[in-house]
Amino acid sequence: MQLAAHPQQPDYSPRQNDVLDSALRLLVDGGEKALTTASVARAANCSKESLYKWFGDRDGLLSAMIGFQASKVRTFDDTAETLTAATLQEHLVLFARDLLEVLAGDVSLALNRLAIGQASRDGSKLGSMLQERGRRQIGKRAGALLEAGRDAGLLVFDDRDDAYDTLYGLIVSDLHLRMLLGEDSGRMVKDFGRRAEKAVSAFLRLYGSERSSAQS
Amino acid sequence: MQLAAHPQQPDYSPRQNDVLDSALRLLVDGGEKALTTASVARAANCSKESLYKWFGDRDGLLSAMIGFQASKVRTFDDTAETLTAATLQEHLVLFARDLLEVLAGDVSLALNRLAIGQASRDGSKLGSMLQERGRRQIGKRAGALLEAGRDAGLLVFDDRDDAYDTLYGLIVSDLHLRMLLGEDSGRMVKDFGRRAEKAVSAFLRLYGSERSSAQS
DNA sequence: GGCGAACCGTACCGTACGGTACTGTGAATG
DNA sequence: CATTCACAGTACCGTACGGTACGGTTCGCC
Repeated sequence: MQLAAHPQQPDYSPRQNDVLDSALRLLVDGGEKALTTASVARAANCSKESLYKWFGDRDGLLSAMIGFQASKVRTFDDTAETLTAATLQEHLVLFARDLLEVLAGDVSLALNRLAIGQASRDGSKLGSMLQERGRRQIGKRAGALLEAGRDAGLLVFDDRDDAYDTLYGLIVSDLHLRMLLGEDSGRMVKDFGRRAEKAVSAFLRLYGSERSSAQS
Repeated sequence: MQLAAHPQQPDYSPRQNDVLDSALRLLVDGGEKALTTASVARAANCSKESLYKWFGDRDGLLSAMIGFQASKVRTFDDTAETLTAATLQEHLVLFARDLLEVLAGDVSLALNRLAIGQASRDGSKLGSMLQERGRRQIGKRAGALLEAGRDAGLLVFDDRDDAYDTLYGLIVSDLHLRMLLGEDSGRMVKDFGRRAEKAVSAFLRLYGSERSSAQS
């Protein structure tokens, strides 16, 4: 809550960023239980006292980790050219694959597990942070793409959020949850390409105009 | 894994079921942190020694809680009558609403949070249990419904699991994850009806035969 | 009545963690 | 050289938890 007023990341020093990196690593391959203040201090070669001076307390460290990671994931915008049916589909498939790969990432999974684990006790502060900086950010890219498609007469929808919700569901389904529950994600990564194509194909059948659905 | 050979729940005594009930309650409104052996013993009016005698250790208690809860959710089969386009849609919408309400349930959310929190350390034993007894069980109902729809010439699909995956994604999208992250679920429960109808409508547009899509 | 099994309540133990305080050290500043 | 600052390293404290041991009570059974 002490960082709520900050619109963007609180801009930690390079040293502190190193510490957050170590902490994320620790979290990724040890789970939350392994993320003790002592182990973070040891892994980052800093003192516990410094941790508390920089981040306040353990929860502050967790918040900082989420903010730090979110600041590293840049949502690049790629809607430059004018869209045709083919390029729209191409961009959608690209988006779908990117989305799946982000969700399947080690750090993303670990942070989502962390936030979900804390959701019952801290009033979902971490959860809303993750939601705000994670999905909503990547959703902007999809939203822009969808609206560009509509402006080009290739997509038909009233509510952009509804359309995005459908697209998201078609792409991800319960895959994210299954990975969060521990199902081996390595095995399914190779199918992301096919999965993305099928999802986009279904999405276009639902929201594509007649003009864009002129394919098998 | 020691329960993998057991087709159904290990059949605890009534007393032990009461204890598991208390433990679930405790977990629901306190999160995992509140689920200490001492607090379970206090809430259930039993001794810690009995807990350890009955369930082995804390992890055994957690496994027992999942198995117990799964044994209470009965997946009733409702494919009696012969399907028409209208009744198929009706059954699908019913399934969708049931699914959403199960996922939004207090106990379901708490157990999913618990299993996700443990996924990093215990080799996802709880996660696979939840997956096996939860989604796969409810998936049987949907699978039967889908195949009945195909047999009646109302649905067209090659792979049943693919079709179910699509249906699931259309219904749930990322709603489940958002609820797990702490987003207030009470606010969105009232929209389950509309959400179910829209998802089924989209699903029928994707997988329905010409005969079944003769509606606005 | 005597006996044993099951069990509650509680005290207890070892350990591990969050958080604090203290000492030492190296670098910058004057 | 003296002072100050930032920090590492470590020792320390209080607490809380998982797991165990034990005395006391109830209940069924011979």
